Amino acid sequence: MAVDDDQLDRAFAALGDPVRRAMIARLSRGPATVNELAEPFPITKQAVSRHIQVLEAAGLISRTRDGQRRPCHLEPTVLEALTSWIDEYRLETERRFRRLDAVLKTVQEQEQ
Amino acid sequence: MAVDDDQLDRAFAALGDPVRRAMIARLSRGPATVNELAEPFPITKQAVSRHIQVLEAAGLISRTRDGQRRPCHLEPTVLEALTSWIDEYRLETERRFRRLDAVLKTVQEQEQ
DNA sequence: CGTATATTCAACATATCGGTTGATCAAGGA
DNA sequence: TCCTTGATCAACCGATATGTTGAATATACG
Repeated sequence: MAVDDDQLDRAFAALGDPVRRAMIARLSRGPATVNELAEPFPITKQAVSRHIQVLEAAGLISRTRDGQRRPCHLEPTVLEALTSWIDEYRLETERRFRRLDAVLKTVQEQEQ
Repeated sequence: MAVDDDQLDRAFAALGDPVRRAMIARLSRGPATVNELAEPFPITKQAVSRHIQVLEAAGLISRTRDGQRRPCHLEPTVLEALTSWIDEYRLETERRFRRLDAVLKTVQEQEQ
């Protein structure tokens, strides 16, 4: 809870990049370090490090310390806020469609 | 269905802008024209027109023709694909947390 | 201590984004 | 036909995003 508009901005924008979405997918199976997250991608570790900073600023992940490593952990709270935001408007739209269908059906019946 | 990776890119990125999210919120209550969508914002119609093009390219809205107007309609399909994507990883993470909690609980009990 | 490893910082190039203004196109109405 | 309205196109600008390379920092280990 307590996810403000700026955080929604950052979180949605963060997920609008395939590299970062792949990182989220990886982290859903457990924590991983920068090196581990970098492995599948043909980009430098520095670039991966910055992707991680973007995810962290968005509140999508958190980081701990383990010696010289800085493992990343996925934080489901903001993800939940995103689905809540989306569903609010998606469900309202679907309700509106159903009402419209009902109206059309009534009109058709009256025409017969 | 049939929402590919590029479309996820475009859809998430499209929602990473407060103006476009406000437009989605507005359209969940019914169709609206460019002028109607522009009304709440202190930006030019041209800028609004381009926001709409971004939403349309993302598959989040569609457009019809009504004389000289081009009303926008919210398309819930891609929104649903976004929540599906998010929930896949969010729920897996939450399951993992619950498993971890269970393990910790067992360890604590054994220590007593 | 000295070196290797994990990560980050800084500076830079390039591309995209979000806004502007001005011109253009398309449809309606006097 | 002429004028208005709704919307878009094109060119431009400043800010931000994403990548690079090279240097710096911090921890681990022999």
